[in-house]
Amino acid sequence: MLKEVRVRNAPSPTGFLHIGGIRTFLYNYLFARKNNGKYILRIEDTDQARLVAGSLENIVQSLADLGISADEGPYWDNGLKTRGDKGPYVQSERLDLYKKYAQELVDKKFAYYCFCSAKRLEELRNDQEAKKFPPKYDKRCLNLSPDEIAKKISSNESHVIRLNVQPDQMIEFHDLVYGDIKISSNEIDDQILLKSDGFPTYHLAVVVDDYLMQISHVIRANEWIPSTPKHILLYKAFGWDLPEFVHLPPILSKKTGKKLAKREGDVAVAAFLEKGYLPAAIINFLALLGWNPKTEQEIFSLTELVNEFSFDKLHKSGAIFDLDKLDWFNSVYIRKLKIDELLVLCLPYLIKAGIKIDRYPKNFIQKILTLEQERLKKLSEIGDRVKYFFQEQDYEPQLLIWKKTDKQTILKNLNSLQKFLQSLPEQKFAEDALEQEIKKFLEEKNIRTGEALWPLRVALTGLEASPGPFEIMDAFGILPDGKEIILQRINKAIEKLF
RNA sequence: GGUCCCAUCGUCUAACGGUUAGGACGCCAGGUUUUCAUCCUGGUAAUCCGGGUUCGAUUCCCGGUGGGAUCACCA
Repeated sequence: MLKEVRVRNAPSPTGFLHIGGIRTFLYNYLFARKNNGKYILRIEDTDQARLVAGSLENIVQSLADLGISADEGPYWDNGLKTRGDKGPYVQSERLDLYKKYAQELVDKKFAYYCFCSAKRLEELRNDQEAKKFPPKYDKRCLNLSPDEIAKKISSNESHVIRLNVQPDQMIEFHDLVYGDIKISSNEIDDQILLKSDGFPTYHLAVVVDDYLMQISHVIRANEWIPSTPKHILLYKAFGWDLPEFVHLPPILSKKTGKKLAKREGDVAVAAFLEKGYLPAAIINFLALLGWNPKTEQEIFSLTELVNEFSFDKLHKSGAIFDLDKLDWFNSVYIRKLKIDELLVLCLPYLIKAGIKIDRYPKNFIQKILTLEQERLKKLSEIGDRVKYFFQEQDYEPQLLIWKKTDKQTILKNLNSLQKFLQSLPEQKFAEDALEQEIKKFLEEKNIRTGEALWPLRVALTGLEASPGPFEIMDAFGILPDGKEIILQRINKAIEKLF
């Protein structure tokens, strides 16, 4: 019988959740869902010195924003909550467990007490590095007699517990992505398992917790491959069955070609969300970084990803994070939004841009968002894009001149347009009828469309690029003073040309 | 430096050992159009190198080169 699929992500609350890290969460989540398994979140806060206040909340909330929530462990629902019966899911609340298991290892001689000072360890390391040896602990404390150990402990001498690695063992394991990997135990240091402050190191904690939480697949970044043999040694020492190991290729920075790092600018998930990247776009983009369903489909919903996901379609090599492609995904997802969804999502950005949206009818706001929808790469651009609707923009008179048309023609055309629009009843403005009317008018007067419509559009927007003049006038037509605004702006343009 | 891992267009990636090496992003050109965007057409551009195995290697093997990861009382 197949074991139940139980996978976990185990972030450290040492900072915000970053964009590259998300993919590991995503793949764990997809795999769990695909196999009707459980997705667990565990907080690895064993490094007390590096804790950052608020980062636990940031991590769990960012995940929730992306639509990823844990079946067990911390999750976000109007605040930080926890569920599941294999807790605690925070390692600092599990200290007794680690101590117990570390002691078990000492009793079985798989681990030993070490009293060496930081100073001695540093000297040892410097010495080895000078000789070009890989730095490793020299097992000195392994030779301590039980009496000496008891004495040192009773006198409260600072100590750690180290893994006792036997030399010349070949440690082999099978990785679901990378295949068979073997590393000699000679490469492995007598890793510290329990620190002098009583906290476990990652290596002890991860093995104990994965065992107790019955994790079936350890899915993590491939930077952990060199540590996996240590973990295997621990599983063997405890007599526990091994989980499956799945290591994921890294996400690389376009700039450095190296692993995407936190210090490299705005890589926080929250920052991407703030810029107006849609969760679905981020997920879609990230999913395809290192994984491919082997079809030519590019756009996937989360459900589709769940259905398609499997480890055998995973890549082994790192993938560069390309913002251009994310932008493209984002624009695709923005274009798919229904107008009311777009409105809700854009609201904060409009407000931020100082636009008093409550002073305008809802259908006006909807209209202008529709006009800009296909032009948006990020929601955060919306304020800048639509500001000309709310405030007249200044521009160079030269901008009104279309191609090689002379100034007088433009002026003449604007004048006749203005007179014509002036003569139209306001009702025409409100019912999207301007395009037909104006085109008819231009035809009658034998005015070339470019020589009239370009300056008209510039007059209305003050911009080199924008939606078309009819669409813009249709939007203004919704406002009670729409006709007035239009005529005013044309007037301003005429003045500029004088 | 030791160890481990990896290698197809600039980027993300397809290709039972047999394809004109395909798609997507980007870029370029054309079409639609009053500009931009959208949309449509087309184009640009890749199997790291050298040996094997084979009738035939992008694909399998070996070596080189290149890149990455890791070697803490950090995870």
